[in-house]
Amino acid sequence: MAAKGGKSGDLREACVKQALAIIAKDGIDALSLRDVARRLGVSHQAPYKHFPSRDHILAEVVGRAYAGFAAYLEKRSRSDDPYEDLGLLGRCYLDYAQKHPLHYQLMFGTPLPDPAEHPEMMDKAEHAFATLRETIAKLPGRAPAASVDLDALYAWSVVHGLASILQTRATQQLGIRKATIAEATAHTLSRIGAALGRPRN
Amino acid sequence: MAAKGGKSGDLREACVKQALAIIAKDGIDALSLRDVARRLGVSHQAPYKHFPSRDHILAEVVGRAYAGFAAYLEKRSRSDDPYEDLGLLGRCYLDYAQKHPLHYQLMFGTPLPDPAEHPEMMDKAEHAFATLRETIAKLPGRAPAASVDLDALYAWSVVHGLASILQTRATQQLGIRKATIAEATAHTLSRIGAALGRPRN
DNA sequence: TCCCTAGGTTGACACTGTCTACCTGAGCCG
DNA sequence: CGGCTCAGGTAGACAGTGTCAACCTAGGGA
Repeated sequence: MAAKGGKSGDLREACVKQALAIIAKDGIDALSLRDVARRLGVSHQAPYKHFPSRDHILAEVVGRAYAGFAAYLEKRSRSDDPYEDLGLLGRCYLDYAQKHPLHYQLMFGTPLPDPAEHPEMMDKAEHAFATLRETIAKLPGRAPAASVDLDALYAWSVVHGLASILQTRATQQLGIRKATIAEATAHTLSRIGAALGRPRN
Repeated sequence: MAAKGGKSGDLREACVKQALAIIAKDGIDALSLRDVARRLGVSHQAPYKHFPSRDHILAEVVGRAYAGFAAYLEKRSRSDDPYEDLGLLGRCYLDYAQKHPLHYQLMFGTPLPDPAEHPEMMDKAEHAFATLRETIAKLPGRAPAASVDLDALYAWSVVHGLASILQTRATQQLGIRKATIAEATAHTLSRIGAALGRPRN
């Protein structure tokens, strides 16, 4: 008995969607394949026909988050000015994290399924860093590759750090005003530019 | 029957230590109070005499990580020069994350026990940010408090982002050389200084 | 038409967190 | 001194989970 209204591919897809819904509502810890099955009206073992283990379905969910993130970054605005281009990338990165907190958290949260056992999960995982690298390589004075890597690491640290921090309750608990939070993205991106030698107007 | 060789406080302490050992070895997901009890040679219910739930023992472990982190930062070297002072703080922060990856991950990993239900877990959670704030407030030209908060958020984003990234396998997968990683801390701290207007020698 | 396989169902098992009842020893009070 | 209370344990039960194993059915291909 296939899931309501379709072929087996539909059950697989329905499992992924349901897993995401459960995680969205109650967190990764609450993900239970039996719950998934129950919600889809199939036997508790049916999801295992498509995913050998709980980790596999989680890896699928995470892998899709990476892919969605990569696609989002690809669609960003661009500029011929390298500093502005970098700013637009940073902006896009943080926008994604803000608009899709769950997906962002899925990508960088712990514990994830072991990448060695789920290589396809990582297909698009490197995209953000690679994009940062390329964008930074275009900045003036970036000759050695190691220097590009160092600044790409720096930039990634900043945006990843801010994205992560903004997703926690920490900012509320630290007594940081909402107006300050609202300015944080622009301010932080400005600081990246300053750090990387953007000319002052 | 108290745990091997002592009063009940000893079982409580032993539970915390064992929980940390289990987490260190197999990750937070592997933490099981029955496993803790088994390893300590007590009945499976005994840990519940000291911790009402699994979340409570986890909150204790995390709270101790925060306290240890705060103590570590308090012991850092300091300087009269505000930029150098900031650099020393950043250095200390990243050193801690490097020397105590498990503890760092415990503090910032998801999902944590609900802070609202475990307020004592957060006793020292704000320390790092508060310290960053104070240190940045000493930099020249930091009059408005909101400006201090913005730059403290920026600096925190950088160090937290880098600490997090360096703890994942991501850097290996991204083809970043070890030599580059080794330089990342110094380079990133230098970039923070540049971003925050450190005079050039 | 027959066989194989994909994709389901069902039941079992071991493990977990938590609830409940019970026990013992120590300390305190009358 | 004896009785009571409580802290801190033991043991058993229950519900839920992930996973293993056996079985079934329908569709497709030879």
